[in-house]
Amino acid sequence: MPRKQSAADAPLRLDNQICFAVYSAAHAFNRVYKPLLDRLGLTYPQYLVMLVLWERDDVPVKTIGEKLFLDSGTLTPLLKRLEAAHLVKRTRSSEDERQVLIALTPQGHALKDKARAVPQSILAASDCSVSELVAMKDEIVALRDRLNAVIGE
Amino acid sequence: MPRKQSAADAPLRLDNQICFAVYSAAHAFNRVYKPLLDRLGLTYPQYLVMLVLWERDDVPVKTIGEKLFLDSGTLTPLLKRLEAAHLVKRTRSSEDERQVLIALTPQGHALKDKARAVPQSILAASDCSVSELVAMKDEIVALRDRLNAVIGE
DNA sequence: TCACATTTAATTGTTCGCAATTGAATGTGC
DNA sequence: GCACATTCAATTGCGAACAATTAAATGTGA
Repeated sequence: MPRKQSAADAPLRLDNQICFAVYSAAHAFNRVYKPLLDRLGLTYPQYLVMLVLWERDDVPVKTIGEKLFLDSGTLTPLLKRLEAAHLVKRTRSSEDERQVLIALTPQGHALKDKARAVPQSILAASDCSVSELVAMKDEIVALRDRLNAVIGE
Repeated sequence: MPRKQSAADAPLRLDNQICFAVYSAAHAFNRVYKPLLDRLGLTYPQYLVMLVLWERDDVPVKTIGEKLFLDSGTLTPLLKRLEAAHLVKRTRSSEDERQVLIALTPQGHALKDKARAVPQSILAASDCSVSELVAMKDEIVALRDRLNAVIGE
């Protein structure tokens, strides 16, 4: 005979939900990143876009979206703000007029050097060895990919 | 002499960032939850608030915020939407007029039964044993708590 | 008691995140 | 060559998320 808070409720308990763990960890990361990224004049999603562009430049919006799992509804205004900050340039492709290519400006390239300090600070804040973090990251990525596989039916 | 994409850039590479793993996993979870929660008429953050309330009712906004790491700027409008959906009632405390107490309505209580199907579906989607998920969850929570400790200086 | 700090929600403004729609460009089948 | 579907970015609308501010209630010290 179950009382309130019985074992049957365990799956609904907040502390038992991996999803909430991930959700709240993402916010915690965001709060740690905030003061670091303020110095670069970037928000966290903007920083992610810059990470993509620092790896490869002159790519359509679609490509950025595939890497970050974001769509044009998110990226279009974000990229316009990066353009207003003179970090990227948006130009419609001449080969395929449907595409908008995103290229770094000299300032956008230059920001990469300043950004190198960020991962170090995050590593320090996580108070964890690199190998532990890599192992966790690989597990989380594997989980994410299984979840994304379910979405595509 | 480093070329482009040298080893010095490794920390800035998107795929090496645990933070992006967490960020993208959170979004993947959200997308899996979406169709399940649509049946309950809830968004994911609203679902989290309901989880808190199903554990304990009649609590001030502050308490909910502490459990979910959210502030009143997020919760006040969210709770107003839950009230508009007749799932909670907001009443100012008579003992301390600064506080607004959040109580479940009968419909709010009743929704708990429908919600029991959700964690099962998520478990299936994650395609992972319970023990593996619990282990990951504990690691992620530990990381989150270390990050949050840094924020409080 | 009365000035003062603290606590608590609410509000405002900016930025994400996504669903749904629009509209232009491109590709395809017949 | 032409109707048709597909692709891609942009737009609109809604719901978070948070910083900063406001305002009311409460607690505290002299």
